[in-house]
Parts: sequence; structure tokens; C-alpha cells
Amino acid sequence: MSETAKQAEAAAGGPDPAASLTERMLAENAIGETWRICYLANTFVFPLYARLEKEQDLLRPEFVTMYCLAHHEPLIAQDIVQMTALPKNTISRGVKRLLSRGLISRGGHPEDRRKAQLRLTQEGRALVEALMPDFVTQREDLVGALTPAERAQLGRLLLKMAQAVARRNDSAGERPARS
Amino acid sequence: MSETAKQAEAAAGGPDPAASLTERMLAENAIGETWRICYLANTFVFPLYARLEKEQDLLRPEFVTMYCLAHHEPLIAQDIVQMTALPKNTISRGVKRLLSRGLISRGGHPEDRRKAQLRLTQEGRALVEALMPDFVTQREDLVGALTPAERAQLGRLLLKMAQAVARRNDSAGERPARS
DNA sequence: TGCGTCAAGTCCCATTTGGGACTACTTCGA
DNA sequence: TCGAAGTAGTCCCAAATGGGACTTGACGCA
Repeated sequence: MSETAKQAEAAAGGPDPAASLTERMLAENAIGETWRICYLANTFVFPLYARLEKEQDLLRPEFVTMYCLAHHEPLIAQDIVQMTALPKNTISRGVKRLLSRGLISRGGHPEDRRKAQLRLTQEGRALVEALMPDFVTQREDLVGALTPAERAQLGRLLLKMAQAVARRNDSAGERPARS
Repeated sequence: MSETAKQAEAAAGGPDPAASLTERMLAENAIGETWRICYLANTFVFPLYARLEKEQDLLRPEFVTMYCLAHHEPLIAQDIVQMTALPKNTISRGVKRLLSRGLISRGGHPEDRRKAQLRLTQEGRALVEALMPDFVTQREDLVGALTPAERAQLGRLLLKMAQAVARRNDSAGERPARS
């Protein structure tokens, strides 16, 4: 077991014989953070996307593209690739479908004709905004077990970690992966 | 922007105009933890599995199955489904392939003939152990940006969150999702 | 100006993936 | 003791996914 897991366990009052296998797996683990992050992604994020797909016919690459555009406009596809760490063909496909549905628009780039500037349309923006409350609710559900101070702390630590990774990836040679 | 993001940003010294789009996206976000968790999963976990697949011809469901078994034996497939939050047909497929490669063994269950008890074989155990150093290195890379105290704190918070989710899922009606 | 290298984006294809139907078995209740 | 409902696990199939090749355009350099 890792040091971190030991500490976490100690903080929780030692191993709990009544804990389910799932909980014990989460606790006793040499790759603790990694396993927990995956578990949270699997239990939280994927079902959310599954619902989005069923109810809005919006796939993950499509949603994240719109979501990125809701934060910054215009963007080129490559920006979204970096922001999401999804493969570029996946983003390309998503962009194409969003265009065909009229949720985003594509325009030329003034300085580089390879690039295409993407923007949300009115409909696109309206859709993102309509979807947000749901996501925010999910997020609150996710951090529901934590006190406000803990939430702030967790957010800070995740941000620090993610930004360290981002700095490395954005500068060094990219190698985006799936999902 | 969420409260947490605001706090995180404040802690980091306010918005950084020189930050890349990726970093700003990570920071300014109404669903902060969710986005960061996904980003970390995409940048960290998936490339790791991609390598595993290329170098060991071991897919994710297969690895997690072995990894679970390395922590607790015997397990039935359903245990692994709960521990990983992966769909049961995905685990079933993984189990089948691991059996065919002789990395795990399957035996009957003394009390319920629907269940099959899974165990690592010698080869399976050797493989997991050979793989671990790599995973541990990756994990250290992941938390490399944090101080030891922060790592402990992060581990604790992730564990608390994940176990809260696990408690809910293990007891309530399951609905496992992908990956 | 012409050439080699590199980046943006698209397309094709093989593969993994998960939903859902199905079988086999157990358990609960009448 | 019988039937209904539920669970473990498997199978089939359609769909999403990502690797890699490719096209088009930019850029450095001779």
C-alpha cells in the first residue's frame, strides 16, 4: 500500500472490516489517486455523458467542444484538442456534426488558412446554457460528501496537478489520448 | 465560475493572462472538479492504458481485473464490476481473454453455481507485479506537482468522495457505465 | 523561387465498447 | 412445492473511438 493510502486510511480510522470490496479497493492501493480518479470518472462522468447522448443526441466530443466555446471564442479545433486532451480526429468529427446541426459556426482564420475559427451559434449557446444546471447539480453531487473547506482544498489540488500536466503537454510534443 | 474555482484561482494569485487556454479552462469552470478529473484521466490514465495495450497486449478491462485480483482473492466477476464501475459484459469479455491466456483461473463457487471464483495464476501474478513499478512511477508523476502534505490531503479527499459514491452505488441499484 | 519540414484538419478502417437480449441458477413468497 | 422475480454471466450487434495515412497550407532556408 502507498504512503498516501496509509495516511488516508489512518485518517479514516484504520481499515474497516465492514467496508465493501469497492471501498477497500479504493483505500488500499499503490496507485491510489489514479484508481480513485478513474473510479470517479467511471461512476460520475460517464453516466452523465450517457444521459446527454440519450436525451440530447449529443456525444461527448460534441459537448466538450461546445463547452470550450462557451468559455472562449473563437477557438480552432486544435485548441479544443489541447483543452480536452481528446484525439484530433475525434474533435474533427464532433465539429462536423455540430456544424451540420447548426450549433456552431466555422469561419476562416485571418492569418492561416489551415485554421478554422469556431464559434457557438445562438442555438448552440442556448443549448449549453440549458444543459449547465444539470452539470452543476452533478458536480454538487460529486463533492457532496465534502465540507466546503474540503471542496475548496480539493479544487485547488486538482487544479494544481492538472495545470502542471497541462504546462508540460502544451509545450512539449502533444500526444492526446482517448476519452 | 464556481466558488471553488474562484477560491482556487485566488489561491493561485488571480487569473493569469499568460496562462494557456488549457490552463484557463481548467481554472475557470463551473464544473471544476469534474472537468479536472476528466482532464487528468485523459492525459494520464488513457495513455498509460494505451501503452499497456501496445506493449503487453492487455486491454483495460483485463488489466483492472488482474489488478483487483491482486488485491483480493477470490473474486467473482460481479465483484470486479462493482470495484471498477465497468459494464459487466466488458468484464466478462476480459475474463474470458485472461482465461485463454492462462493469466487467471476460474473455479466454481461452493454456494452458488451461477458464480465463478476467479484467481490469478502464477503467470498472472508475476505479470501484475512486473507491471506495478511502471504504474507507481506514473502515479508519482501525476502527483509530482504537489508537496507531500498536499498529496496526503488529495488522497484523503479523493478517497472520501469515491467512498461516498461507492457506498451509494454498492447498496442502491447498480448502473455501471463505461470505461 | 523552390524544397523539405511541419501543422491543421479530414478520412478510412480496424478495434473496442456497451446496450440489451438471453440462459442458467437462486431465492422469495404463496 | 411451484411460480415469479431477481442475479451471474455470456453473446450478438450497432456504434463510437482512435491510429494512421492523406491533403492542404505555412514556414524556414538555401
